[in-house]
Amino acid sequence: MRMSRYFLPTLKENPAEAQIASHRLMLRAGMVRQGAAGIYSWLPLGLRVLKKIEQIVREEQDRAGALEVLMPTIQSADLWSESGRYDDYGKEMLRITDRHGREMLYGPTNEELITDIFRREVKSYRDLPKNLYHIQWKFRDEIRPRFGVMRGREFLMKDAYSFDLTAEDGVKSYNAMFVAYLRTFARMGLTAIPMRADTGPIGGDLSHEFLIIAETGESEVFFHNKFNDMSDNFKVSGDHATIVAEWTEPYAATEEMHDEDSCSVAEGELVRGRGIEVGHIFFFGDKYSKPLNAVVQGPEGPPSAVQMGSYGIGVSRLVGGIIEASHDDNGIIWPEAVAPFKVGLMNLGPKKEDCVEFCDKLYADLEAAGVEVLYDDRKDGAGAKFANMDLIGLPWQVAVGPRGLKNGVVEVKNRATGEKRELTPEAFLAEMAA
RNA sequence: CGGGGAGUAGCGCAGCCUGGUAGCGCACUACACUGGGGGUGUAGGGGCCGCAGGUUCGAAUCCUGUCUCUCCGACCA
Repeated sequence: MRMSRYFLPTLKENPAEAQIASHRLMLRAGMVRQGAAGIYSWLPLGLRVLKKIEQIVREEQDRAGALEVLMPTIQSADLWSESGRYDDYGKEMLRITDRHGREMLYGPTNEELITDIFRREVKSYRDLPKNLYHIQWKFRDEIRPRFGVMRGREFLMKDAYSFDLTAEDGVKSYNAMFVAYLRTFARMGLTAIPMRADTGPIGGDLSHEFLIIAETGESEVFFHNKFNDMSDNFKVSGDHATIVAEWTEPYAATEEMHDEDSCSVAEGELVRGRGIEVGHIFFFGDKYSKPLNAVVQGPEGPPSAVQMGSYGIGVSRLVGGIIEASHDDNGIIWPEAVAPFKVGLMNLGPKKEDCVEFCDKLYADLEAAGVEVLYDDRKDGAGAKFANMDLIGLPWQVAVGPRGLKNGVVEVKNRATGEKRELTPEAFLAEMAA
């Protein structure tokens, strides 16, 4: 993509309303713009990141055997009355009345709707297990939205729902999702630690939150330093139960769940940090299937309510979360897997014909090799280009100027490490295409 | 929802107390110079001073109401 044709409204100064790094950087890097409190428009650069994260989530859900569906954002209040949550959910739920006076709502979650879909169609244990998910916008009318997309009112969430005949099978489905989550966050270059969690309003008795570690995290967390190692050398093998056991064995707790007295981790091994919740999984048995009468015929005859779990990932929150975990004073540092572009190509001699030609060719070659590249072909000064490129945080920067051109080399910088090397364009191309 | 702060150009802000031609920096446009870390100069464009009402000869400024944004707390993917 040529920057001269792109829509990338970057800001030199910090917008007054943005307090934390990710919010500030997302506004400055031209990723999002606020519409109303906690509601954002996604501009091209931000949308690319959102889509990448969404796709990783999708691939890992598919790999785990979940099936993608798409449920609407607007739901009828009837179902929620049936489950009893229409009154319980309170003011967080955005309620809407249609022209006929029917009560509707903008879905904050989808347990009721998915259970309804399931119960209409599935009557036999032979059709189990099933796990259905979708990636859809949700709305929760937070009392106080803040931190940009990290706690917006409208947010993109992946939510999956598992259906099993027995609690034992239900736990298997839970474990499969647990492992899928580990893989998902690892692919995004995050250290995500599963922590035993309170089940809150969703209910149930088995639940884990996944938190990514970042200095600016919202809640204080305590965990065994083994996790750093497990995350750095991420590998999962064996059956799901074994993996889950492995990842739940070391101590890890959020502020609310942490108890100094019962915490047996040695002082030197306990890490005290801050975390951002990016995923939450629950196994809640028949909490919704019973009131909503989602039953299947069992092998022995009598029908029984299905055993369910639900599994959320905050997709839009992850965009902010990743930035919180990965940035410096100059801007964002994207992990390659979610970077909007892999390479940022800068023409430092935009008025020199040979330099333009050289850059145009390198750009075309990169594109032809399937490398995602953002090409700064504008007539700005070099300083502005460097600063802008650091701000938007593409993993690889390649500067082409008259200086290097004389020797037939380009200067390549790794955004994360700051390491700079001079390479021939051929060598650079080969490295990027690999 | 309780307690603070703020709405003036795309962004960051001054002006308000003490009413009288709406300003500054960045960004934007044109031209020239510059050209490896947000460069320099000259000349420009851009405002229902959040909205409504009131006081006044006259309101960005004073008064009343209202909407919005934001920070701290309780709640949440």
